Amino acid sequence: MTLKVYNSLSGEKEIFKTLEDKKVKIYSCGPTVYDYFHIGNARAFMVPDIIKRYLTYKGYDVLHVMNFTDIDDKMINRANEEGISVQELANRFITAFFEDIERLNIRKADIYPKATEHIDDMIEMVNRLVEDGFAYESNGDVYFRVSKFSEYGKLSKKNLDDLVAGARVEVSDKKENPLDFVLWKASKDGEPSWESPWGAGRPGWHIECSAMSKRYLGEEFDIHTGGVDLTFPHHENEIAQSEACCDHKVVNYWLHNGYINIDGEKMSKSLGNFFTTREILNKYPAEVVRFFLISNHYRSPINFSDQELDNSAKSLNKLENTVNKIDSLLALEVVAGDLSGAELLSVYQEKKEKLIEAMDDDFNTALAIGVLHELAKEVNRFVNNPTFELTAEVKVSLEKIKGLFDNFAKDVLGILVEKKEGNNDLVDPLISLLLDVREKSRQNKNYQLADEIRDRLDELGIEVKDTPQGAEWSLK
RNA sequence: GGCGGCAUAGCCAAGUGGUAAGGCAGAGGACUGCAAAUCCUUUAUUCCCCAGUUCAAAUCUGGGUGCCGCCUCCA
Repeated sequence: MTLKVYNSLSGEKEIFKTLEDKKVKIYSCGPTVYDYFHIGNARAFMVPDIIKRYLTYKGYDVLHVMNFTDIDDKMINRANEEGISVQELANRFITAFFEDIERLNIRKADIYPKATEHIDDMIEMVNRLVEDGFAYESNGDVYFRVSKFSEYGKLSKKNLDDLVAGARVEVSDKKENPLDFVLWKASKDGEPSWESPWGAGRPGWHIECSAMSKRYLGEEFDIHTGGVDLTFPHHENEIAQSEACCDHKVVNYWLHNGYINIDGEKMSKSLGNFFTTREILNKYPAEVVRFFLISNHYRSPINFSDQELDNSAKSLNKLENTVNKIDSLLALEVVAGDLSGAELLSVYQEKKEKLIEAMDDDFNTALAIGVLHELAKEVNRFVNNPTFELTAEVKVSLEKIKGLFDNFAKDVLGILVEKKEGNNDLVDPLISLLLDVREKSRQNKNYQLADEIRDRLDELGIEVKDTPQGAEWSLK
């Protein structure tokens, strides 16, 4: 059982090998904090979350860094529109960011460095590049000299001639070559700026990730994640800067997630056809949104629509029903009998192996969800059989299967959440009392009262199901 | 124009050489006081088209068609 990951750099699935034994260092491109993030961003945040959760399951120690871009043109423009400082703007949307990812059950990164707090690191890096001839100053700007870095284009599989032929690059008198990109830009009046060897200015976009990943993860680390659109130019430039600086490979595995499309078209802020994650979370339960985001392989594009979300809700609900059923059974006393737990035990073994195999194959969450459904189906078939009885042996097997749901549905995929947390010592006995009364009415064929109890509990958000083992209830 | 990716049932979707997972929707049946939940049967002789390699191809090769993305801020 070996983990394989698709590396954008090689274009192939590779066996995953860490630099340090059982330790993984991950850097992810985070948001520019000038607005609420959209559902496409949510996917980009979900990918490292899944990777971290699974690597943790496999026994790795994970160190995860995600940056906040809190200074760039968009930040400055938006702050001016709102009449607040860039920093106030950043603080507002960093707070919102944490609120939204928490609802999505995305676990926090270990470190969230801000660009504005690492200007010195960036200046130092740019300085080094200038000294080594990889960069040049021009009227207060500093540009990266692309022609000097012979491997430029290795990530996005482009060569310099093709790029020039495309030539939608901004032409500037300040640049030696249209493909050169800015590392440091001289500030205009009224813009936030920092002192540097080249005068007052602010960093270019790409340099922050090179500087901050180096600061927190070192000159070499395992995984770098981001959306496919960052492949070029952002990550290509990042490679150029970082590798020119330290003269060796910096990132071992580049992982890129696919887009979220709207009606088959890319969703983006510039096209205007986007939804903020916040809007969507106000319309759908967060676990449904999460389920939707991981119901395809992370590299495939996914199409966003109400129909897809409804589909996800139903698919997830099916798994929840089975887990609730198992919980109800585990709360009961065992009965004497000779029903063997062996069949369930072999189902447990088989599905566990399939789940690991799925996640080992480049984090195939879509396949893993399919396996969870297979598992649910086997359990349902078994416990709904007329000859079913909860023997001690059966209960032990069910506990193991519950553990599998806990490991994969709850911990690794994060799609099942505890819903009964609000209960206290009073609620359970009270509901049991009501259900006992209802059961007596049913035995007396007083179905009107029985149904009224069920309906009124339903209004309170408590769903009641009658089963051969008695009534079961769960919070909706 | 250059580069990259994708094409699997009504819909979503997994599957990279061994005879098509899973979910949703549909049809029929079982269980139930009624519900809910669940189960069973059924829905792709076939994976965009053509040719080739192979005992064997959805999977590999060549050609074609269609769609998408990147080359510009973007997850």
